[in-house]
Amino acid sequence: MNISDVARRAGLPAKTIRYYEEIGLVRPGRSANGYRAFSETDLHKLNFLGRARALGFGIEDCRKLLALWEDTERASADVRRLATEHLARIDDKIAQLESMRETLGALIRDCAGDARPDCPILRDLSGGTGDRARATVRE
Amino acid sequence: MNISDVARRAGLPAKTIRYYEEIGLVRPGRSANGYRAFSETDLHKLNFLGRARALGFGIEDCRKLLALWEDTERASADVRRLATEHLARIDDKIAQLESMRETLGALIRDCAGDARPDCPILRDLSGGTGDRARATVRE
DNA sequence: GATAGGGCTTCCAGTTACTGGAAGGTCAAG
DNA sequence: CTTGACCTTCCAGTAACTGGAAGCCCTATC
Repeated sequence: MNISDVARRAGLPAKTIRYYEEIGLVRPGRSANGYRAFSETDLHKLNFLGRARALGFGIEDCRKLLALWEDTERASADVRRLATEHLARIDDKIAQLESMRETLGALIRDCAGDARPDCPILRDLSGGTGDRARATVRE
Repeated sequence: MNISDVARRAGLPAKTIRYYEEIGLVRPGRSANGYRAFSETDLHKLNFLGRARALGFGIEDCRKLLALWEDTERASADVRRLATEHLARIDDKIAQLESMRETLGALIRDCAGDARPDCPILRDLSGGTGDRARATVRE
């Protein structure tokens, strides 16, 4: 299979697949003309990567998951731990975003949104009145 | 004020403040010795930026908000629109993360997490059974 | 006056996970 | 033979910093 075939079948851009090769996540063979030659196993790996990435796993997590996936002796506890840690990160992000949403929603509700220059959003951001903003945290 | 003073009072790392100068968000003066000399207005701007960033506004949004903040003639509707768009982005991200959380949570619940090699998480990622993963979207 | 410490400066590189584009080789069809 | 689609590599850019090196400046102490 050439790269555009796997790209279509894995639902990933060709550029991304080349990148995955560059960082060692897949190692397709090469045809005589220099084109990458992908096996069914490569395709399967790319599908795996696509799914894991869609779940928000980072590249290094994907590398570990892929190694676990290829290791038939591994314990499911290893995978579970990776997944659980990742779930905790997701929960953190959700909590942060919800805090942002709450603050920003309150500011928007208080803002007339008309042609007058007085704006509670800017007033709050500039630190004049309350300290609603700043409740949130950086990632 | 030297940079470490504003850094402390604005709650931002000095590195970040230099970066904000580099991209034109603040323009502190310079002392004879070449040190940055920050005014109270600069400090106020940096506080503003810190709050807006904590709400998840991107740098370019911050630039616009800062311009609106300095423009006493602006309409509050302009600010409200920026904030509302940003709120929509936040809602999107939350929805995506919640979808991920749901899928990943279900996978973790099904996984024994013991020493046996059989693992439903990897089975799902490898595309064997259902198509639970892939429901989610990239940012 | 010399020195030590901390603070300040600039510049360069690295982070995440790609994405866009240029320059050029390859292949199948007409 | 030419056209067009496909493939290759390499370089640069994205967001928003962060870390580190090399070197100047200022103050205090001996």
